[in-house]
Amino acid sequence: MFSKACEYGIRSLIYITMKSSHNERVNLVDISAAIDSPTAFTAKILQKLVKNNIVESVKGPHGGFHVAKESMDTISLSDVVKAIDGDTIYNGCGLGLAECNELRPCPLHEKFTQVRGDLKQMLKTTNLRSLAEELESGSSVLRV
Amino acid sequence: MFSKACEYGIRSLIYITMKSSHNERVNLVDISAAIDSPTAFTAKILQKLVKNNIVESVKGPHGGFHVAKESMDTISLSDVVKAIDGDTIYNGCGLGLAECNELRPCPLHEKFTQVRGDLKQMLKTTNLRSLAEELESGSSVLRV
DNA sequence: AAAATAGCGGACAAATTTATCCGAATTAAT
DNA sequence: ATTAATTCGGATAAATTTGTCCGCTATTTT
Repeated sequence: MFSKACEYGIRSLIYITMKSSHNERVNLVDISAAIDSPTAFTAKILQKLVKNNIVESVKGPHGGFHVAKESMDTISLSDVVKAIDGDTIYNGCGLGLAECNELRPCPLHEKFTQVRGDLKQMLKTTNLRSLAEELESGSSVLRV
Repeated sequence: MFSKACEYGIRSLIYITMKSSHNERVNLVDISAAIDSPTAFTAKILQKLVKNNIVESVKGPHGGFHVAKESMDTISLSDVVKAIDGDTIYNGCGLGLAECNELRPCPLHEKFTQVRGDLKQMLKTTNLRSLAEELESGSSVLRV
């Protein structure tokens, strides 16, 4: 469904958000350990999220990443996915046609559009805070 | 969402099914032209579908591919996707965890499971015939 | 000022997916 | 029988995604 990069990105963000809700910054090594991801690759993804103003970074000793308090509510999974995977998941045709719309649809268009609408809706209405709270409460995990 | 291989596979099948409903066999070159896909790559995918008893092939002059009449109703998109992409799309965790279930879920588990359930349901209840009829009637296309 | 700690950015490497090529096997028509 | 048309299967190549390495820059601590 999502790319590896996107999976790592979302998991990183949930972890960072949880820490940020306690006003703690976390560094790259802690993050990749917490979510069990390749460190250097995770760094690349975080850089992208920083550029997209989804997470903030601080260099130097005791530096690291954190999510602004307000961002926890305003940033949705939709924003994160778009920043990392682009919006192919939003606009693309289910059967891979370069152009596919109501006027000239692929045979799956209607059904696919509907299911994807549900996905969009879910991503749009799920914010970082709710995910971080799930994690905080111990009712879910970010690694095995 | 689906791999390229899966997209080509589904498009091929819809085209073959439409032709088969008129008792016509179609060969590889016709198929890849009709759906605008790389010929040799499409051949590989069709071979996989043959091995999975989704489509039948006949060698030699006037050979080609066709779908059995009954298969048009009994074979669903779900079967096709499973044959080509495997069942990662069915069992995998949305955030990429190796294990993710009710007992030990990722923070997105519940919402993701629900959306994917809708996708599964859609794939399972969409058969080849209905897609081929869409195409036949001219209300949809398989290439731009 | 120097040293240590952190993120940044570019080059590179490995793995996977996508795509091509070509000979072999099979079948139908001549 | 020979030839032509077709799928099959293995090897290979190109493209993309995933992942690593290393020096640079910024910042804090000493």
